[in-house]
Amino acid sequence: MSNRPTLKTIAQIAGLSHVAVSKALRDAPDISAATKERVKKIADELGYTPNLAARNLYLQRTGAIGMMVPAMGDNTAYDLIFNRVSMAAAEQGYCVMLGSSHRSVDLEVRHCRMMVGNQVGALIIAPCTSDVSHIKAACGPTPVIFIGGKVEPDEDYAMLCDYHHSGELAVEHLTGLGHRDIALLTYGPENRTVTQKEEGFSLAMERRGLAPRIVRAGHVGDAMRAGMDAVELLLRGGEFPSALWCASDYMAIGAIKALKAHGLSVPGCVSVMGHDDLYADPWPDMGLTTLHTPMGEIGQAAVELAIALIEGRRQARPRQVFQSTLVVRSSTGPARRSL
Amino acid sequence: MSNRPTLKTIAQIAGLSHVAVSKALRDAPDISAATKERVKKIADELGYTPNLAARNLYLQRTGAIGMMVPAMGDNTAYDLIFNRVSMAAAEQGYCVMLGSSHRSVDLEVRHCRMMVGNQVGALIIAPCTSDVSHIKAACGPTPVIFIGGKVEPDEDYAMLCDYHHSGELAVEHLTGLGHRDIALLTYGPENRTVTQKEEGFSLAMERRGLAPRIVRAGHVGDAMRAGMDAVELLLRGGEFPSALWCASDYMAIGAIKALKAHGLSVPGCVSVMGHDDLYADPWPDMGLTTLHTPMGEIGQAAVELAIALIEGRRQARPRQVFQSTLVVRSSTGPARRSL
DNA sequence: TTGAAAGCGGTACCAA
DNA sequence: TTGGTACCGCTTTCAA
Repeated sequence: MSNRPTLKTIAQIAGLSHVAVSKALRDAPDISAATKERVKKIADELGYTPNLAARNLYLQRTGAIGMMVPAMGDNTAYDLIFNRVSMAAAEQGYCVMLGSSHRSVDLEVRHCRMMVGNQVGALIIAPCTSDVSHIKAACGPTPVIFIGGKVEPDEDYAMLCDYHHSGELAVEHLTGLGHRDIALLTYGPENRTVTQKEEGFSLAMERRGLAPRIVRAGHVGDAMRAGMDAVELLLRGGEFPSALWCASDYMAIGAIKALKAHGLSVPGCVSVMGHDDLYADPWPDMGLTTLHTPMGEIGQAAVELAIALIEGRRQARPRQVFQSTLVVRSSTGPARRSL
Repeated sequence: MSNRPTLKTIAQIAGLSHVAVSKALRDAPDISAATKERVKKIADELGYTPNLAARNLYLQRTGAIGMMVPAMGDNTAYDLIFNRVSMAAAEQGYCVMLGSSHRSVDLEVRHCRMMVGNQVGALIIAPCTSDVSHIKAACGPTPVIFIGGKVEPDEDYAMLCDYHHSGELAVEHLTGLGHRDIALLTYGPENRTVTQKEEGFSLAMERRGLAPRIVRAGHVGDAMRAGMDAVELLLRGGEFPSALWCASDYMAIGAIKALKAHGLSVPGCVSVMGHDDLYADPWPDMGLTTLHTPMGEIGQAAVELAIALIEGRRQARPRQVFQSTLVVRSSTGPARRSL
């Protein structure tokens, strides 16, 4: 914040008022071409950049959108969402203030306050808890667009995934391969992503006259171990399903690992599906059949809503639900007649 | 940016001037305790938050640091760096404006301009090219702290890694296991991360009276394929080394994949090391011995320098070099007498 | 103890 | 075609 040139600096050099300079730089119709050129030349030489904070203060506008996530990377998809958010915001001339809450409610509140104080016009938040009252309290009138798996569908503004539909897709794919004994593997704690998957799965199975099996094991914080534990539970419990659908890719990796440790090949003996499609990139050989969640679209839609709210356009859709799509790779295959 | 309460709003309700309210809220010594309490109560009820943009405008300060990366996630470590940047900045009351340049010079410039216009006090940038003149031009007097592998070590402000040292560590570890025929696998394009690794490796080998072998194949953009290609090249070229050090973990994964495809076990037949330590988390089973790069420390140091520059403390270290540390897992083992 | 005035860097409105 | 004045929300200085 050093001695950056301002309108006044230019005005002194040009022998004009700062008002005339402001107009000249913005090509106002009531300034002579000669003056404009002279002013612009001086501005260029000085490397003048307008102070957007001052401009926005007067115009009662903002040039920034806030975003908060529990963490970047770390087996989340927020990095993918952010990339698109940054792109979409930049296209419309908005900066993005990003904060990582480190899964702490306290930090979440502090970041909200800071961003709101710094005049972000809207906040895109993936909360770290289902209870978001502290966020709303901290943000006051600044609109909050919720994203992520912990969000309840009755928020004013939210971009969500339809995990019921995921259940239908998973069952459709696996039964299409001839599987009839299919288990869904999930973990705690209970939240919308888990219960919707369970409900969607159960419904899809029952619609086909099949008995849904659901195994809940472990914790989302160590989804890979949860996958391993779930397989162990199934192995102890009688007949093993011919196909597994796991609540996340990371859990599916754990499940595959446990299966292989027991000499069960994938997909030869057991087919395995995941959810999210986060691991194709870092580990292309995994060949995990999964349900791709459209992270980019979610980010794009969130930004569009944010800017619509900021600029007062009311036709924006305040809530949108996104559906996953099937990505068939090599971890699922035809069901054998018998195991 | 709607009808948020301001000092004036409170002043009207309290029947005071906005100046008195300002003072009361900041616990100025010249306001009576009774008035302070009354004012604070009203502010609380209204959910008043100070407009930091206005405050900073007057105080000629800033509350934001900028950061720009080529992309979040996508096999980079910028997500890890960002998490620490966010934490360290928040601790000191600063927000972080983050932009993803999508590896485009044009977007890089646009983001710089936007952030500078929005009054970030300093920028932490991982540039997408070695030539950073466009960045400096766009940022003007705003200080830029460079991070990442493309940065030349003569920048005013930079947080870098010492890849020479990485070479020494890799050779030390592998020769300690009895390996004498060691190859370094790298890729294009040439930049500091690659050449320093090559130099450090060569020097460390020669110091031990060993002949360094370096294979360059493929491109950093598909490091996994580069690793596979490099192994193929080596297989065609006579005696296979007993150990490989790869320029990145991702390349090491490719190398291991190719080795296994040829029936060469790791570390039984060939030991393999990587660099960066990015994949322990998403894929713990990989068991890759690697060199851990202290991403968190880099982020922390960058923020500390940024804030020191913003607040005018000059004792901050403008350039720091960080060293990787060895992480032994299961992809390296004792050299056999003969292959 | 309180408040009026000035200023941060911009823009809008109106008079010259 | 210009420039003066007022204002955005806040803080500092100084006078009442």
